Amino acid sequence: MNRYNFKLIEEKWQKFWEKNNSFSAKTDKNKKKFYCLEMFPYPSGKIHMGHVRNYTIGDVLSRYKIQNGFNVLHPMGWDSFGMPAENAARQNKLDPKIWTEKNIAVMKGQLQKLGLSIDWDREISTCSPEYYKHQQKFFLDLYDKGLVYRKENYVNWDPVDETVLANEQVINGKGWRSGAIVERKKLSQWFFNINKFADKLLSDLENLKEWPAKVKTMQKNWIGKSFGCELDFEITGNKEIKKIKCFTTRPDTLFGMSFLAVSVDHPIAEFYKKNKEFEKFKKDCSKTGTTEESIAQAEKLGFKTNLIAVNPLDKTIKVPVYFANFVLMDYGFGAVFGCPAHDQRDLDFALKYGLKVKPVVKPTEKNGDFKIDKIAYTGPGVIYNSKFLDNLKVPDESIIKTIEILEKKKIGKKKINFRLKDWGVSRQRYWGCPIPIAYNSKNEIIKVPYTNLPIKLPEKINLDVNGNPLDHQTEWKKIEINGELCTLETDTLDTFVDSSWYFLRFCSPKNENEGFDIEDINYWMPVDQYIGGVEHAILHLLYSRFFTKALNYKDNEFKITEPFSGLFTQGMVCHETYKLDKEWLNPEDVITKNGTDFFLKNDLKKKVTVGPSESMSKSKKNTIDPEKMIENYGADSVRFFILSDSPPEKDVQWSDQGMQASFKFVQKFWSLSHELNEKIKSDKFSTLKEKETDNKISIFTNQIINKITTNLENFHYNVIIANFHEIYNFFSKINQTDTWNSDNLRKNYIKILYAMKPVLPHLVTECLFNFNEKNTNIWPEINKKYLEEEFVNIVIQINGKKRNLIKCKKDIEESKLIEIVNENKDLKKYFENKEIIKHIYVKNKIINYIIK
RNA sequence: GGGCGAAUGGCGGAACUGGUAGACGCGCACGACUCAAAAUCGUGUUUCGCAAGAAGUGAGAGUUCGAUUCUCUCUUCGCCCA
Repeated sequence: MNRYNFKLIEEKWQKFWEKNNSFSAKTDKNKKKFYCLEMFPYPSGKIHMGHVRNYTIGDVLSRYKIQNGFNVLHPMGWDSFGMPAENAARQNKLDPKIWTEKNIAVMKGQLQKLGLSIDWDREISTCSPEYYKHQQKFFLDLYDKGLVYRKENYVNWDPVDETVLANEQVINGKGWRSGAIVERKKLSQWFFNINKFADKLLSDLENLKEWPAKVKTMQKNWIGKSFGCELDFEITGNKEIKKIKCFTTRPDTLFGMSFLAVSVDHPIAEFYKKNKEFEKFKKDCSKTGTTEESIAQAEKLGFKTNLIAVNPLDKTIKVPVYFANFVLMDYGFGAVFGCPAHDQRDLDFALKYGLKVKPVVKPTEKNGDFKIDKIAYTGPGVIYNSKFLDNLKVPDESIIKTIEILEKKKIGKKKINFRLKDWGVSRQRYWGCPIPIAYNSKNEIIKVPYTNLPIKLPEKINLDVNGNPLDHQTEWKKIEINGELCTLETDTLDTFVDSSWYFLRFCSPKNENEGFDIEDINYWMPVDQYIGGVEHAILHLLYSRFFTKALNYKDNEFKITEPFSGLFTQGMVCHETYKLDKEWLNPEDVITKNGTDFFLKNDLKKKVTVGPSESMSKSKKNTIDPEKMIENYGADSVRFFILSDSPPEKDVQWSDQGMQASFKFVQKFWSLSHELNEKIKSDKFSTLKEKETDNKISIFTNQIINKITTNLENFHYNVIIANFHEIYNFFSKINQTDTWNSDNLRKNYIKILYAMKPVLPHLVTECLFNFNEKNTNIWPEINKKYLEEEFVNIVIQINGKKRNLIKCKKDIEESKLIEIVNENKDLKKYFENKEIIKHIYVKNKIINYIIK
């Protein structure tokens, strides 16, 4: 048996591809382009199996497109700014830059060992000044377009670390690192006006035909367009407060109103700032985080004012005004009216403070009494108890009609509200892109001139300080602009900004003057296929869509409005978890004999508890190191396995047995190819005519290539692996006989090898090389003649049950088929003493007899 | 609580627009080779049944000559939002 030395051969072809610049992409308007992009990694230290899966999926697609004659752009880069570098640096007294660069070097080497078809000449890293100088320019451009602004906003504040926390860094109301109770604090922050495009971001989703519906729904919900109205409530109790403006999506429930709730940050709070009880209440409110979830879960609390609000539809209805912890200044106008009967939150509040609960919507089927107990009624029905609104159908006509009435009476106005908030991009961190803004002595905003860009991060600074390390860089902060001494902004940009345009940079990665060359963009963009984890379904993808639209805004040259025309979201890589005495164990330290009982490798007496399969994570120690797997089994085997067990969009379970099976496949496929090759070579004078066997080979070949092609087009990569097994099984049978024609076998087998190349590039390229095939970038043509079968199996059903299978010529006439059925001995017994009522014949598929 | 999706052998999963359910792999069983084991190869493997046969795609209904596929109700699980 000729053994396949994957180490030698994989290295050989990887070097070959590198030397020949096999994957370098050039703008060429005469060629059809294909831009294949996988989400670039954060350089955390080593690649993980999730990367392997992501990049293998993309690589298979890229190689398939290359073989189909496309001019393929398949680049790779590093999302290299961010917290982990800063934390690691602080812990180990390192420079984040050095830490990051070291990780990039390691991970690049690992990716290269996977044999990816990447154009490494286009490699970019977001933490390099060559990259972020363009980002600073974009920031200023967006500022000029009016899409960037500065305002005071509430943030999650960690009082111990003196730093701002992102929502996901707040765990159970406490800072993830310090454990201190997080407070809400007002800070001046930079914002991107993403709301300006809210409607466009929503409506353009419809044009994204090749996006998963799931992701589009998630974005739609996130943008949260709601249709409602704003209305003014007259206020009595304080001469200086005449009106409070509210936003509501349920104006039809106005007659059920029993209180008015305003945010503690509402302008009317001014009148209460000397009230100690109110100040205490406000402080309590600030202890709730800023996330919608934490607000929803918190107990509904209110502070009663002396104010009275008048219902604009019925001036006899007068209700108290409360400050409430569940009303946010960000939403609507920071004021809502409470209708307890039809809103759970309002009901909880009303029950707590003994407020009236008056139902105004009843389910259609209910007559007479309808009571609200502890659960608000939010379903459909009709309006009642509401004078002139009575009998309107909820929700179809009630909301629209009420708004019409309110508009006529000049009490309210129709209004569209979005849940989407403007994107706060300020981060009080060191390891990020500096914001190119300075402040003069009057604290006015001064743009840093282009000639001063990039504003580079200071290097080798002390990170072990409270708050933002950049604040402590007194020298660095000084900048002279137009002869005036200014102070630099010390906030850096959210790393989501870095990844909101990197796909543009890949089109012109070496352009020093501009972020990209418009010619390149017009050729390469949009990304034809973007591939990555579903965890980025909302933020990253929405921000990238926003950024693209922002560049397009007020710009005649930049014509792209959507960055990714195709999106594929792959599932996670999971593994069983192992525990011994509450300690997580590495899969490597665990051993099993029967697959059900697991023991500690070093001490076989100790039984290990097996937990459910979960996404691989360091904390649960259920990770498998890709590098070791490549070392042991080779890149092709690892690629083969990572695609084999589950559809790419679903989670996949890592299994050692599966990995070994993939390795075996590669080995045995190699020997089979080798043997066939030897036989073909020795039989070069064969003059045998094409016989049935040869015809069988041609039929199989064309059919399987047809299947592989469709499966590739539809991302059914796991089925392709099954197709590969079929190929092996078929040809290993062929290999057992010698009755075929060598030329025909060779012709077909080579076609199949080409079709297998995207998945197993090293193995197949070597096989093709041995078959003396030098042009390895073609996709086999399918001979349609062989797709159409001469014979078909027709299912014979009786009363819908399968009773027999008859093989006959394709397109057989109905009468002839009936004749065959009538003569069939096995079927006779079913027809004896029965009357045939009718039969249904579906050509080449089925005939169903209905008998009595 | 709301939205979306899923449910197929012991396991992962196939099945084109309603037309042979279980492709392919793992595991398991038996056999060959071997002193033996591993590796390898061969055969079998939805369930019940000796068999003929019957049942069978989460549960229940419906449409249909025919439903894993379409409709409704329910259960469980997953994801997102709250």
